[in-house]
Amino acid sequence: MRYWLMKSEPSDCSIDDLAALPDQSVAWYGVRNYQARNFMRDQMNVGDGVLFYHSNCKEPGIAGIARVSTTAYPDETQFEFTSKYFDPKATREQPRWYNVEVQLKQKTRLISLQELRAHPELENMRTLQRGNRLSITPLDPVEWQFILDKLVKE
DNA sequence: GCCAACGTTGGC
DNA sequence: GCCAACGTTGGC
Repeated sequence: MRYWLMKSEPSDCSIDDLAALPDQSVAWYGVRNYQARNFMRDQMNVGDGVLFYHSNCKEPGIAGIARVSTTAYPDETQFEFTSKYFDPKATREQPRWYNVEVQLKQKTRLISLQELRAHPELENMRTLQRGNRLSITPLDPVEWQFILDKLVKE
């Protein structure tokens, strides 16, 4: 059992978009960064905890709690000519990109980036580090617990 | 394998 | 829209 923070641009898929989907779950397609891909492909398991984070928007921050609901399988968009995620170097035999699916557990109040930064307990969170751009980062279980116990419930 | 050029991310 | 920080690409 691991814990993750996963960024989504609300203009692309917001927490409310996720909530409106069948089973409230979504394929996390479009990841084109090897480190993030490896996290999904090699380390994620069904049931892992996910913080659903709104990025590149007016109010960046945690918007909900989710779970990993499938293990990784080839990202379909890499094969689609018309997709902006199309990858000419990927083949069905040798896919390059993978995605898991993520299912909403609970929408939360918006826990802003600014608020996250205010807690010394979270100072080592990868997402809070300077220059960090990874869309998927592992979360320390202690950080996960702190956020759930201390911040989600406020 | 180096590294300059270019592209992307994402807070502000 | 700016721009710092990173990641990727490709010539050499």
